[in-house]
Amino acid sequence: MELNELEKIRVEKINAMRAAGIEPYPTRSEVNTTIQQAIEAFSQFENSHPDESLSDHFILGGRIRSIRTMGKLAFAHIEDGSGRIQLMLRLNELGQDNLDQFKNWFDIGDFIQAEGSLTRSRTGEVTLLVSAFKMLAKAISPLPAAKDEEVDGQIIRHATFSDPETRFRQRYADLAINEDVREIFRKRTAVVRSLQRFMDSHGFLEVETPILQPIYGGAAAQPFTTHHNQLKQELFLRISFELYLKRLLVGGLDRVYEIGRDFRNEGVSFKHNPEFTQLEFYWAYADYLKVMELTEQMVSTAAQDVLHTQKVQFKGQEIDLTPPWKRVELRQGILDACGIDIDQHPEADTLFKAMAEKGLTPNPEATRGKLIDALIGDFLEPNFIQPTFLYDYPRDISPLAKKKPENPAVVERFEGFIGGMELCNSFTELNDPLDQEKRFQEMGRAYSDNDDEQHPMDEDYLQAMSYGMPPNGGFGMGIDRLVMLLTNKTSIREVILFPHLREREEE
RNA sequence: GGGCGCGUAGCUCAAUGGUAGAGCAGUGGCCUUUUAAGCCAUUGGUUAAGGGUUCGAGCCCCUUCGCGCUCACCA
Repeated sequence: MELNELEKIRVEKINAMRAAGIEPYPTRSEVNTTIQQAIEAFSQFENSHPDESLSDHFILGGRIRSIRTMGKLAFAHIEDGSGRIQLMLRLNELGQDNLDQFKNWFDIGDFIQAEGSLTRSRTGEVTLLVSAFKMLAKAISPLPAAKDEEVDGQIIRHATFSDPETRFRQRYADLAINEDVREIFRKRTAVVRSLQRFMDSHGFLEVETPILQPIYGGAAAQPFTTHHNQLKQELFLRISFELYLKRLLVGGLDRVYEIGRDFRNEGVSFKHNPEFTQLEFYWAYADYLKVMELTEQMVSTAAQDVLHTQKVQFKGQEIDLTPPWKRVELRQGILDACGIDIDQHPEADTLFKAMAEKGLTPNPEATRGKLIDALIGDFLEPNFIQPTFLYDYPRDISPLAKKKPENPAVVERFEGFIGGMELCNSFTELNDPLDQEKRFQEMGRAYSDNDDEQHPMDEDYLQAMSYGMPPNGGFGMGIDRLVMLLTNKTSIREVILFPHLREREEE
């Protein structure tokens, strides 16, 4: 560990403490109260005993966030997971030696415990008048300087720790300093809990399926590959949960869901991280229309639970999540947005020409479905700010979805968009094993010139379906993007504790 | 992967091609009710790394690394 000058000074303080017989990293602490509990206890006490101090045997612990010393008096704030409280250290209570020790050896960032009586300082702040204190863990690296001022409940930040690279590489420091960052992740957990409660209360069973898979599937994405040494077996990190969850429907678990990590070996962007969290559920005897209704309920309930409102601020716009959400039929939506009627172009080549005439430059190799997908991305997705279901997708980009009875070129599928982002994807699941086999074969042909995106045939999945799979509606949603929406963050890295960053070159 | 931008003290940022600076943090001093504490003094730099042009480079050029934005990719 290379020490800079500030850190060397801290190490000298550690040595001085040990020389004085004080252990800067004691094995045990005597902390018995959280800061929040202490403040609440004092508030109650005050009601019946105005202008008195409360000298219960409170021992508080926390990290020093600020120090203000004067000649014979020092103030500090300590912070634990529950809140922040001011300490007052006076010569009268502590004596010269103890006060000097605090001034000489204690720094911002150190963890300490302190006991004493609770009172109000002259400015009216609840304060622990310290009678004894102890170092719990000396910090060597100084926390980046950040100062918050609270004015009428508004936090004004005077110095900051804001460089995104350093914040993400040293997320621990980011969290330690920036309370609003901690709040993002408290909300993230609250969102997940809300989704779990919602699914549980609708009779869904939360399950866990393999992350290491011999055959990947359920999405069109490049997988990460790995290897089992003893079994000499190539394995893939899952790109979706879909095929395993639907096997469970075959097994008689009618309503299942999983919240977990997917891994996709693709580009990184403000809305893509190589590993991301997904909620998928499969619902026997339902179809995509029922899933739409459940989706509206689920997302608006999450907003209500976490933010206590269904109107959220995102990128300077108010988004109203209250059901029902707008529904746009894919063909009509594209027709309205750019005048191209995809039904007039059953093959890729004429659709390509129609797009070229509109001045677009689509990929000439793209299938019809991929061209339509490009139209969605260009004309529809960015404009779906308010929650919108786009439904009825072309068959060839949806190999696991069921055809519409009245139009076999179209499948019963929808995607949900909010804030100009795709949030979720759902379909009435294909449960015809012979049709499913055909679709796998078609996908194999469509991508045969591109090994990376080839969709492998999953024989065992077909075997499962051959035993009979109930009709069902399936659903997948990016939790990271939902958290972005509910915390008004425009980068996925802000809502992932340890987002993927390139490895730094060591010299 | 392409384009544009950025990288300077622990943090946030300055610095026409001409002695690398400020605020905060730190250190020393004064101060017994402060809270962005204040006042005085002071330490701290391989200017991301490497190379080049130049009498002289943080600044101009090249290469590399990282980050951001954007495009491409992403059922």
